[in-house]
Amino acid sequence: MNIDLVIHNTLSNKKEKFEPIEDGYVGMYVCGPTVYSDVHLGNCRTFVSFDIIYRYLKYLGYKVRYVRNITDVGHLEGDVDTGAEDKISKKARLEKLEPMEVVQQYTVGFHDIMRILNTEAPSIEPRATGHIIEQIEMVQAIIDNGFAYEKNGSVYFDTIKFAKDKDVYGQLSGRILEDLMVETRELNNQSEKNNPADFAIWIKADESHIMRWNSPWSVGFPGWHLECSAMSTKYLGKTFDIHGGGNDLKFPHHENEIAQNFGACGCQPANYWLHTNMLLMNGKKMSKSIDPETGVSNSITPQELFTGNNPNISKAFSPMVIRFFMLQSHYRSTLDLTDAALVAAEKGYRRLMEANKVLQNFAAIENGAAGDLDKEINLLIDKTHSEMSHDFNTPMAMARLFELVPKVNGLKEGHLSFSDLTTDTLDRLKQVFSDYIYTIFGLKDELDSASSGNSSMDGLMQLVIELRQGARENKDWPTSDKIRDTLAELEIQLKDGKEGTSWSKI
RNA sequence: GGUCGCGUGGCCGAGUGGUUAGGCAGAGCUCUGCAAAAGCUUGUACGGCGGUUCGAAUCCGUCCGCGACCUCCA
Repeated sequence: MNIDLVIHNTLSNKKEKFEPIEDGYVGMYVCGPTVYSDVHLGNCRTFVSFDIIYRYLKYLGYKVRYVRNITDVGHLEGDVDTGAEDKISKKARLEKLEPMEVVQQYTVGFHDIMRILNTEAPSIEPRATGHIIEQIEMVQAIIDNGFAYEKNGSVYFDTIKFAKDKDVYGQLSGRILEDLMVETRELNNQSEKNNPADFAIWIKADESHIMRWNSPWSVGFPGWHLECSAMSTKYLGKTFDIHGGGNDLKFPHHENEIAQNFGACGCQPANYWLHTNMLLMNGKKMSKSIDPETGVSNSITPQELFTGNNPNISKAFSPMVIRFFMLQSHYRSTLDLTDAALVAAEKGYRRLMEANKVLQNFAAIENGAAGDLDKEINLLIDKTHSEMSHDFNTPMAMARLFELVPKVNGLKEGHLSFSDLTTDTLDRLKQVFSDYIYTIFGLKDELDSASSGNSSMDGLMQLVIELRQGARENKDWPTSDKIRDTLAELEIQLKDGKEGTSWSKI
């Protein structure tokens, strides 16, 4: 495709033309979840956003190696200096499980949700515990290069020396080292770090710590930031194209990751850094604490969303409606999840999918004249592509599809004429809908109203519809309306159209 | 307190200084036995105050309000 892809790079805070290191190939690393509890809906937004990016890069013809890790060790709760505990270990201790049982349970749960949301699996999904050797080697390399020091079996990254040597620390997050030193000085003065801005890359394990490995420095475990540096380097090389993650990982996680890569390899790990914004709920960051006024917590899990079992929503919403909802905002903007917004998304989703069905069922046409309608449709299609290529602007691309919907319906209803279209344009229109809806946006036809997928149910409904039709032909309105109203109580809606009656579950 | 970002019509949400974002809701119409569903058409906007410009939702200043990060977080 002859379109320049423009990407907003957090590193420069500018939109830049995307140019891969190797023509035709893209290496992309995205920070995955820490599997110590059920996946949070906010995580889902990030992974759906990168799924769209992955899909679009492939659509543009790139061969993409997409690496997304699973963090199963090293992610601490609290501060290292004041007795922090590994999140996985803590969960294992509380539930009397092996740490790897915790990891397995939540990894499976995570994959289930990702599959339900129709995200494609990454090319490689490496785990931190599977790359302890690589992480130890990286620690050693950083020590050898003089950017880390050992204290009592733990190894710390020497942030001050690094900042003096290479002028990159703070570039990504916009942080100034002097400020960081001042801010954190009071918090931990009994630390064994040389400087409060230093961070642990290898941590000596105390007796209570169950996840531990041998290393040249101590029996211990790697620091959280290290796994991404080690695994991205292993699978994508010292410098690769795209590194992504949630906004809240910018600092300290990504900043420290860059420092580690420089420390070990002497170079910037990724040319383009992409950060997704937060998902809010009712205007606020999701939180599990209970609001004293309403008695309701401002949070929701994917499962609750799919079942409607949460006080913040009025009904269940299907996975594709959630995906559609996410597509309607840009990945770098916050997105506010409200019941009304989801209801709106559901209707919009249905309208788009219905129009697509109508479009794909159009029969082949005689080649018509390339008039105004033809031009208008081609212009909208061109815009769809160019806007999507402008920093993956899904809401704009989506808006163009919605502008094409009345054209499709107009052709179907007959007030627009196929004779104003060339066969090429109709084919192109079919192609762009199918490409965007299925291939790029990753939506599925889950609300297909014509059928329940259950043959006895379908047969039964066919019978009921025929009986009602008979009553209607006899102008027996009480019988006809009784059938309609009773079905409505059973949450089945009848839709009387020109070509007969169809039904769907409400 | 420090750093960064945001304030767009009833709601959600795009916007790359200059011609309609889009979705939902509302209104009108078509279809219908009546409805529903579906389709078509359509009104309402850029937090306040200054400034730059021929022209500002978009750039600058300022004030007000909100949020994120700085501690685990996607």
